[in-house]
Amino acid sequence: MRILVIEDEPILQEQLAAILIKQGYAVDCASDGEEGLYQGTEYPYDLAIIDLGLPKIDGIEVIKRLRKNDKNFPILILTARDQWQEKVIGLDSGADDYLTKPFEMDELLARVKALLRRSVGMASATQNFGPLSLDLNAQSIAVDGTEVELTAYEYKVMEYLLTHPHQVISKTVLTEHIYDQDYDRDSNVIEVFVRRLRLKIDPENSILPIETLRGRGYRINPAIANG
Amino acid sequence: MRILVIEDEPILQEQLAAILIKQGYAVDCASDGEEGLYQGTEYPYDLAIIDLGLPKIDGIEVIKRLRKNDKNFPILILTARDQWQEKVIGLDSGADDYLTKPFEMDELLARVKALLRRSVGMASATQNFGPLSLDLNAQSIAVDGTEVELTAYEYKVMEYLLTHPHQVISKTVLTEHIYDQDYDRDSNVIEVFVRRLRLKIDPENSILPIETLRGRGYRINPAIANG
DNA sequence: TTTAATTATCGATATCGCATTAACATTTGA
DNA sequence: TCAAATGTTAATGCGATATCGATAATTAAA
Repeated sequence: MRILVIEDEPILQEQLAAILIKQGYAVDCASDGEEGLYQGTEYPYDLAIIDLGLPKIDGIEVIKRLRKNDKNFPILILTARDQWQEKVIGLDSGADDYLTKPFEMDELLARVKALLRRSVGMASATQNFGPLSLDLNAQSIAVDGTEVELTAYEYKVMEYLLTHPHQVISKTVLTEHIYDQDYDRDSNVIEVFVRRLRLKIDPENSILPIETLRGRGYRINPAIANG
Repeated sequence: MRILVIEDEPILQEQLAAILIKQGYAVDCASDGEEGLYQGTEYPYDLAIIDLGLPKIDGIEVIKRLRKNDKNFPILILTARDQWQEKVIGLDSGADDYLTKPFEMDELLARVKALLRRSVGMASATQNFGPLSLDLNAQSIAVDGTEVELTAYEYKVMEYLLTHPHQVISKTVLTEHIYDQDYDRDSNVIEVFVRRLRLKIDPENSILPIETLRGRGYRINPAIANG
């Protein structure tokens, strides 16, 4: 984790850097808004700590410009105790949290941890299987980056297969996981869905995403199951 | 967006609820830790405001147990002025921000907005989605720079969809985040709002901002979801 | 090779979910 | 207090799609 500290008071800057490095973070420092903005734009940070009272370019302005440049890492701002409007302006400008000076270093660390934890938790999870990709949030499957339009049940079948690669899934198991209660056996619904999936995902029969293991069930083609 | 307020002082609870509802949030209230923990575990909130001094189960404990149950919504804690250690303990326990009583309601709202904005991964209060733009502060949606006049609930629906792009949102989930707990389900309100949104936002059917995924829910058109 | 079992395929149909509309109820603001 | 705006309910129709039944193709076993 790499953190940018923009703070003009040398002593505080030093303290911040020391305590963050001690915690295991990589830390870069800037002493004015101009320098900070440059570094923040140029390097990939996971978080920035920005004092609002800065020479050359004001902290608020630094935040605005960073956000305008699509820098989306969390920003923690430091403000003087007496001006609480600044905090609100800061938060509205794109900061994520603030601390009022003077503050305890313990508190700073707690805030930093909370912000990092939250930003990590936001990652979108798509898994790749050769030319296929599965996005559990979007509930979508794409082939070579293009989404395939699947119906609800088609998607359910494919999702279950893809989330259990390297496994042979019997039609019974598939049925049990796709329907709520006991569903009429003696039906060929699964075969029908598998067929439609094959047609939609791989009309040219070039990928062969779903293998049939006669008498045992279906499984994702091992050739693509590892990503 | 649905907010849980856990506050034992009736007057303050009332004030909080009133101001939040006026802002357009769906609000549930609890008057002690036990009740709050139950509700927080049972219903899908987007944020919780928790007073640390609570009967039955202490606020800190409520936070810890919510987090242990994988409840990841942001938590704003309220503490008495004199005990600032509590804030640090609270933040370490999984809270995301704090306010010291007494506080300005303006400041509370600013914090709530910032936390919600951050929790949905928005760096600033405004964001573009193709020709659409969402402004969380103004609570407005514009098409090609021109604001669309939406009613409160129409906006709520659209806001929730836009703040969760790349995700399929079922009608159940949508309902749960737009209404508080005493709302009669089993209705077609969502369909009606979606229809009105489509008419207002895209009368020419040229943008198709809201996709229907039959049997699954609605989703922002992936073509505009990335800005 | 023959046979039995399993799966693939395809078309038909019934069902379900959603869109749509308008009427009705409620809230809001003048 | 009334009118207008907004939220909610109910009814209808349509289209997508889940399901079924029948038959063809494939595979494994005898």
